Amino acid sequence: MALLLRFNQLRNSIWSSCPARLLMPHAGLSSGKLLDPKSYERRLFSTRVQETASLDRTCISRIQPLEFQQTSEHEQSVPLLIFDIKTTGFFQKRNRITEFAVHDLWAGKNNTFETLLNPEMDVPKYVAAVTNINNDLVCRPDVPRFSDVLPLLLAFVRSCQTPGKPIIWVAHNVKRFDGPFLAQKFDRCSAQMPEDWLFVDTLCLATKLPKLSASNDKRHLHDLESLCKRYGISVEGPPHRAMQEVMKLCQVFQKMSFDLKLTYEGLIDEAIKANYFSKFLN
DNA sequence: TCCGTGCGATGGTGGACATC
DNA sequence: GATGTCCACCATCGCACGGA
Repeated sequence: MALLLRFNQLRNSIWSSCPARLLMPHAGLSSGKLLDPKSYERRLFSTRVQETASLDRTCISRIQPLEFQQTSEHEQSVPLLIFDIKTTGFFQKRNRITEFAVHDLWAGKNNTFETLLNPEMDVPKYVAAVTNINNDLVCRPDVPRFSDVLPLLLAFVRSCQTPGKPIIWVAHNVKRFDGPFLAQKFDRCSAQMPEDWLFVDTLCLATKLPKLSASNDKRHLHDLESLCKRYGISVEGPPHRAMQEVMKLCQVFQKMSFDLKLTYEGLIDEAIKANYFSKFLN
């Protein structure tokens, strides 16, 4: 019996590490190279303000990449897209996305995609109290729906992507919240998430951080606010809005990758493939 | 409000070692 | 060799957490 249990544990261990090995060649990453926080913003981008013809100028993101020149050092790098969504609630099937923000970590401060989204349903008051996104802001005909924005989002991601290399999306609690939500909305638009999209959950990374010796709190505080406190990060702007959370997460992710001595290999090890979220669709 | 996940506490199991 | 004790390891359970 004990032998059987140990076999099961060994098997689970092997399976859990298997995706990493499978993904490494796909990612085209060199193993063992540390993710140096100082190198995140070295890639050179030129950007322009993107005017949207059919969508309201106040809603859709202002900045789209036009063209970029990568330094030779990062010619082989894989884009790291930090993102966050705001929704009308917890339930993927019942609720809708009200705001989407994404920032390319390699690309410096300017390469962002940010938009409010018309959820086509009422925003509950208790959610509006948290997110500061209410019916007046998003339940308007001039605010685009997710299906309207999806082609722009895909174009933005393509512009960040190195041909033949995957995209790594990074978000807090992406495994349980953002990822399944996004998959659900793709499905609703009869679209499929590209298979070369990989997702890294900073909540999972946070659980691997060493505990602070000064902290007497026995609770497992891995929420974004606690991580910001831990690293002394403060970001200006309206609280609990998507882009503000993205900017916080950018800094937290860089600090965490340093603390965890995260390598590309380790990052890919943490990554979830897009088709993982398909189980949430049924 | 949901629900998967991680952690701490607890108890069971088996191996190593000491003693008779 | 038989028995008892200690320790490491593991499974299970319950609770807290995290997202809007």
